[in-house]
Amino acid sequence: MINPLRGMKDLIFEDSQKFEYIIATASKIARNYGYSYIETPILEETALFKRSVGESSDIVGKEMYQFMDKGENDVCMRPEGTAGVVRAFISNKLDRQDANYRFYYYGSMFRYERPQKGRLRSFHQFGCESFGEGSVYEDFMLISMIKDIFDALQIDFSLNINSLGCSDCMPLYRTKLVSFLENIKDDLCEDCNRRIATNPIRVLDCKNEKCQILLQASPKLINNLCGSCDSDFTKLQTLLNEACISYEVDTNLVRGLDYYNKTAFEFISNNIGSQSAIAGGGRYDRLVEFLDGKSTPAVGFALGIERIMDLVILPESKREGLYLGGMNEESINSLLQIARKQLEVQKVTMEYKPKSLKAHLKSADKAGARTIGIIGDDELSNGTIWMKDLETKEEKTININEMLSL
RNA sequence: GUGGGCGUAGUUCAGUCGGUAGAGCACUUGUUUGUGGCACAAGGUGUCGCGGGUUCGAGCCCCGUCGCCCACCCCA
Repeated sequence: MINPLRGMKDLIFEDSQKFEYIIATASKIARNYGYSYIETPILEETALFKRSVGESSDIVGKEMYQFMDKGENDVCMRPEGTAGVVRAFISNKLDRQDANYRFYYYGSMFRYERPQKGRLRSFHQFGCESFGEGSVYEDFMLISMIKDIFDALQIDFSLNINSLGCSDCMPLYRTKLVSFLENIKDDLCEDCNRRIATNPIRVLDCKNEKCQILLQASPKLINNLCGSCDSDFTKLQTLLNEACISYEVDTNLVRGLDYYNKTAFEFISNNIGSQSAIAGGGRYDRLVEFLDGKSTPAVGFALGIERIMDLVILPESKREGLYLGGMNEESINSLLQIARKQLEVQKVTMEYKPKSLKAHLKSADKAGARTIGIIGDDELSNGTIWMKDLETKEEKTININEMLSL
């Protein structure tokens, strides 16, 4: 027997229903916010992710499904969605237009990780990317959208925000931080020491308790922001307060991908185990330029669908559609005609095997049908069909020709 | 990559001191003439994950292996 690969799952029955429900809900809200659907290839040049996600990240460093294709191209299954959308934005030369573009997407992402609860090798994200709008109002609207999505899905969350600064203030802060870290490096863990050289900002969210105690005295990014970053961050908090969206400032919140600047945020749930981030995102004003496009400000986020599936409760499904069955072989032809006609307006479940009325009622009930239509011996000779509403229990007998000519 | 836990029916699991397997749920079909959900009855040959070992005898003990889960890490 061939099983799915490690960390890969089939979405079926209740899971696939949840998936569709989440995508439908999120898509509708995204469209209301002015986003249009974009679909980009799952396979991209490896260089795309190395340059966008960043070589220092674990994602690029050790988690990519990377291989040479038959044309000797170095390719990679996308580990996240933003890079592909940004690439598409540039490939379609939208960076040359002085306009705003907003896209939403969803689909499979691939990371070669050790699977656990809320972490799969093949998983799904829903995301939005907004290009050309540098105002912090857009950051706020994005957060507002995510809140709307979780509210619509009736999911509890807490929100953490931070500012990562920009190309003016971040390098200065980084220098300050590195010199602080150099002084205490002997007491920091191995990982932290490695990161001082590769990505010092990441030292801040080290999970090691000893490190965290030492880091309490570290210079804080939000105290070292330049004028514009500082006022934007203050503005964002004001907007959130006014909208009654509760949040916490987490000065150690560092997005794992290298391309973020300024606003960074993370939506957390406490009810799904240790992989608690259900949405995350922020501003990435320099990424378009990194990927050879014309400098364009951008903000975006992604939701982890599987993690949300662990939280969402499906709305109760109601009886719907029509069940058709015959009590004799001769009635099947008429039933097929009725089925094809009715399929234009509703779901139809057709049973080909003649069965007793009782057996048909049972099957219709199990199929979740709202109405049942049966042709027995009497109906066959009269050219009629017996119909019953399984909820109201109303019954009637209808002429088949009339039904077909409607 | 590092830990820990667990692999028995479609599924959730039970299986005592080692004596070659059981329950609930689900599924199918019935319960006599054309009225569903309930109830009752019937329907199981499952490589007990796989391979070795100990033993007269292994689902149970030992070793190996594979897989799954959870946690670290990382991230959505």
